[in-house]
Amino acid sequence: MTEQVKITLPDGSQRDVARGTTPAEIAAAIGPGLAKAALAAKVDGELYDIMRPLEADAQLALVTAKDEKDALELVRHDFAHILAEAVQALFPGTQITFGPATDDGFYYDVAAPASRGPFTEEDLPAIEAKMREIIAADKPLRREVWSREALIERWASQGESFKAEWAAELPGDEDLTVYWSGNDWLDMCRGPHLASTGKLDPQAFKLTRVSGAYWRGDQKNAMLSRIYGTGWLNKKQLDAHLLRLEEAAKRDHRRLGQEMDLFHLQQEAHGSVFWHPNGYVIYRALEDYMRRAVNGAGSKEVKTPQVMDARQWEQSGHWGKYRENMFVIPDETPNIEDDGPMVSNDAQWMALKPMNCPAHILIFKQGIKSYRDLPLRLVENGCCHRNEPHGALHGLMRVRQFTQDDGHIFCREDQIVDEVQDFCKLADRVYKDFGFTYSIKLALRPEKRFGTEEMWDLAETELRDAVVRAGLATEEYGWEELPGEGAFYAPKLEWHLTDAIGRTWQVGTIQSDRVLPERLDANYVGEDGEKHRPVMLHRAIFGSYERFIGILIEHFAGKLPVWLAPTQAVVATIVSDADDYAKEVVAKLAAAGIRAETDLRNEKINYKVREHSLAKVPNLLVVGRREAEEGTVALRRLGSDEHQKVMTVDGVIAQLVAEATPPDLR
RNA sequence: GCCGGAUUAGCACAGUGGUAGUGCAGCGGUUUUGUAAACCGAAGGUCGCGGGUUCAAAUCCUGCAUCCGGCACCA
Repeated sequence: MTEQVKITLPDGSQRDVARGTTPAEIAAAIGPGLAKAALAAKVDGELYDIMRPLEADAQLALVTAKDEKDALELVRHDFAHILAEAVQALFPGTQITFGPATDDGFYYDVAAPASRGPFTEEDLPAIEAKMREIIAADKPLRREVWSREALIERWASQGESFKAEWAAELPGDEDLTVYWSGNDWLDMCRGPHLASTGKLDPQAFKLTRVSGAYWRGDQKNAMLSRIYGTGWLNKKQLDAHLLRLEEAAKRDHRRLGQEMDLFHLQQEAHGSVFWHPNGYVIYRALEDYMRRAVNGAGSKEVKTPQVMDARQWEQSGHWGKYRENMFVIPDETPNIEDDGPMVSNDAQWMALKPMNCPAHILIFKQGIKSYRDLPLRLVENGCCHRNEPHGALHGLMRVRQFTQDDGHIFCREDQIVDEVQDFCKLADRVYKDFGFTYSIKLALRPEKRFGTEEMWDLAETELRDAVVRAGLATEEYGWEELPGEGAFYAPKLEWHLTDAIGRTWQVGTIQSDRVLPERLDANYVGEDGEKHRPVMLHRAIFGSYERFIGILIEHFAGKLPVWLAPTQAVVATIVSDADDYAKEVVAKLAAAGIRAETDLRNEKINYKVREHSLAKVPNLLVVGRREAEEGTVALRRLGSDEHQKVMTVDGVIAQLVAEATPPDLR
């Protein structure tokens, strides 16, 4: 053990310093500016408190606000601690549990004192004020290492039962780190933290909401109060973030769905969509698009029953595994007139389909299938009903009745990789046609699963190989494997779309399933004349029409590409003298296949422009006396910054027809 | 399903124990208008549903339903 340690800085220079020197001291030695700016250190690539002594030779980099990702993480984590301290200061008896940084801020889960009930948003202003007090006091955060026993004892003596439980159950047998912060407030934490609360900008955070959250994320556990905040390095960043939230709210498909008259939802059919004429145009355009795409890929479209006998669901395993999400109906007329039982004791039950797969196997099983019939690719715009937990319902994104662009490929073992690879190519083309970038993830075997380890090894390898061969297992495609996230019967490849404001949505999937063909006894005759079990690939690209349309609305902020826009052009008159001409233009547009309407109302052109702009009509063709005389239109594109352009009717039609052509037909 | 909040005219919202209001839309009229809201007028409501307290309830209490924000679950 030497008393000197060798510290290597990012520029390659080296310094010999006494063991126990802190990164803060080294920063000070380099210069006062750096000393002030340094928030934390990276020691051999690991984030370190700036006050934590260096005990060995190391690569050292000082983290400043310029290292935004690390700096934000530190700041948010500090805000979380201060939040918890503030809550305990204001509401004695509150227990603390866990409080991490998030993508845009932080939260802390606390258990409110039994005497007062859960926290509400009304409590937030007081908590924020207290947090600012703690920040202003500018007290240092100090790291200490405690023995597990001492820490458990401390938590127990303070009545912190959640912390005590957690300290006892943290894996490993090492000592635990704690931090003192604020007004001698202790939390168990891996760190790192800033040197002092004064490093935080008291105007750079805002508490945003309160909600319930289960202790350790488990429904069986206590419900805690989760207090959310957003936290940044400075007020400018915070304001920019709040503005982004407002912009995101303007894209909300529920709001745009109403403004654009696309669909509605109502109490009497909650979780099921009423598609209005405008919205159903989008829906049908997508159906047509998908039919062309999958037919081109060698699939055959089928349609299967909405309701099947419960015995069928028993055999497929859904009755046992999925019944609580299924709508079950008696196969008799329920007695609703008398007080007696609604259904007879020996009632037969049926259920609305929550998935299409069993029905597709039943089609496969009709007649004898030869190895020559494989791969057999069945697709269906399959309308499914799932009785989702009520708290999960959300606009078009989570509904109880939805239509999947579902499909099942029945194939031999040796065909799997080719089929998956072809599917990757198909999905790639579809997502690019809609302007999405995406990432692909492989969800690996979950804890609870059917089948042998060998089967899972095989299934995971097949899917991985197919993506590698399709050239998509790269960083560009966000390739990632997710341990434990697969379905109980199969690993899943998942396609996650990234939308215009950076959010991700899981839509497409392909899964290789050997369980369901077994349960429903599907087989084909092989070259050897023997019966064999086909593998079943479950696959979808949109996922569901409902959710995909929701994503499209938000991605485009309602300004759908012309080929999807419900109304592609409105011909608006300035004076009633142009009415006949407007009708003529619309007739020509309609004849060319454009969804066009007239607006002959007795309103000023300003009014019409505003109204059709808000309705997100992509093309407004303005006609007055001049245009009627000259046989032209003044084309105004959606978005007021683009100037209008006077064009001939034929010119406009040619342009609109080009834009209204679906991307796969261009 | 769990925690919290909400539900008033087609839409957005005000109204906290004493005669239900505003703006926009819709309807009738005037205006013929050149690129994001012309003017005037008359209408429009079992205040989510049920029960209770009160002389009196949109308002207070209570049960239920739906919605919103999260949690858990998920296409």
